[in-house]
Amino acid sequence: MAAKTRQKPDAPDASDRVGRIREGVTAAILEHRLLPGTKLGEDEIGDIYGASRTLVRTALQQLAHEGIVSIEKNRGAFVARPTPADAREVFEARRLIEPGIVNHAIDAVSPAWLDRLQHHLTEEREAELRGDARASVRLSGEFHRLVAEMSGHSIYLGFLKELIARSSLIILLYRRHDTPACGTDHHAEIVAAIRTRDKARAGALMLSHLNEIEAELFLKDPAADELRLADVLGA
Amino acid sequence: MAAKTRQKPDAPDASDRVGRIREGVTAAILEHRLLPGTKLGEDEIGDIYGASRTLVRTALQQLAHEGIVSIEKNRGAFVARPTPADAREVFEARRLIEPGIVNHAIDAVSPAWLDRLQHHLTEEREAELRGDARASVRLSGEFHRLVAEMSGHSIYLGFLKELIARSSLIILLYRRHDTPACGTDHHAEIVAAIRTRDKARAGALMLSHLNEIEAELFLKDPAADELRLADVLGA
DNA sequence: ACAGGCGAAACTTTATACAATCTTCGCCCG
DNA sequence: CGGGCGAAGATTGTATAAAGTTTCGCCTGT
Repeated sequence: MAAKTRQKPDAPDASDRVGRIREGVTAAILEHRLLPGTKLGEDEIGDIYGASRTLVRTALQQLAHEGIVSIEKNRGAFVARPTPADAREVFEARRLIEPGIVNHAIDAVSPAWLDRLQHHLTEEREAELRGDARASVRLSGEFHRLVAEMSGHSIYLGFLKELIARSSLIILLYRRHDTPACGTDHHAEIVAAIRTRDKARAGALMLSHLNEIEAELFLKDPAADELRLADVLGA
Repeated sequence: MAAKTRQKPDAPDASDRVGRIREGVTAAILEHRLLPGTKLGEDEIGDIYGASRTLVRTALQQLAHEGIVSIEKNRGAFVARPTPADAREVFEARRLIEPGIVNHAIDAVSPAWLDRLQHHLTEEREAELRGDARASVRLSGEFHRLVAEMSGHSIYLGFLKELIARSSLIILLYRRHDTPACGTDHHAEIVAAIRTRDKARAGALMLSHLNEIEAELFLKDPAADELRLADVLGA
């Protein structure tokens, strides 16, 4: 397969090799293919993408700014390992921001957007039926990103992309059960509220949705982090 | 003069040359010494800070991610020129986030923090009395950052630092009057509400404060941007 | 005189080479 | 046999050089 795309009129990362690396690593992290704490060597990634260390370094720095990669001086880049305190901050921020985003998304509602949302719900449901937990987690995050895109606010979208990416790591580290099956129905309810332009209901549903996700987590104290590390190494 | 040796609350002066460049350029932009649209040549900045282009480029990329510098491919880095649409987004985000931040700051209130706030109000008042508009704008932004620091939420702090920096550019581009004198009293009132731990009042005051700042702006349509460019070139 | 194109200079972008630092593994000593 | 010291290897941080692109001036042709 020819990996290099010569010219793509509608692709934002047409000749942006840094963007391709960033998106690739981000996707790997969001799909839980790269686990927290994993070393991200510059040569290693450079070989994979056929790029020089300069470009890899740029991409890793951007990811560090987004909070999903942590760079330690003279040690290298690693997939971030959010602490329970980080997790609480992330969900608190989401509880504050996302209801507001839904409100503005409702202002921009259109048949085309409702179609996109409905299509997304279908995808989520299919992944759920397949029992594909990896796709399910990814799609669950994409739903929230979709709502943010719908609002048309680039700042909200940027903030939320960062929060979603960190949430993905948090859920991987701290979820109690392996079944994140509760989310789909919530998403459908939120879409229904968006369709009827019921701002109050949509905001309330988003809030309770986030609360339930956080309630599924077990945010132990930071001192017990090694415990989870052993868990990951065993798997 | 000796602006670079000044110690900043969150500035790691431990041989972090990239951070020094970033903080220096950020300060220059926040103090309105660098105007929107100004070209930020890599050699130029590198000479100023005695650093190689590699480090300058890293700093500029971070600033671009924060939204106060825009990088155009094969053209270079420029001080960002927020559009009126950007301005509306920034203030909308601030109206959503900052009342929430104040609430959490009140949870963390302590005599030491109240001292810091009071000291800041004094500084603001002194700058105002001096008629030092440049310091006044800078201190006005720092007040909001101080509240975010007080909340202890690193995510909120990061978001707000970005929003404040962009607000500084927006105010420079779109303010109607040259007298931003209204802000100080609002800040004092907010501090008073924080002192009495009155969350509802503090949040409401913050909201109306932001509304008044935005009301001072004249957000014309993007087509008239050239007008302002001529303005800048004249000055 | 003016429009259009050619060319050089300056800048950004990318790659590579060098220096500094950390990690690791082996060896020696207690 | 265990622990600490030290050198080799590997990896990151930084600088410099090569390559590609844009821009601006200048020149020529009409």
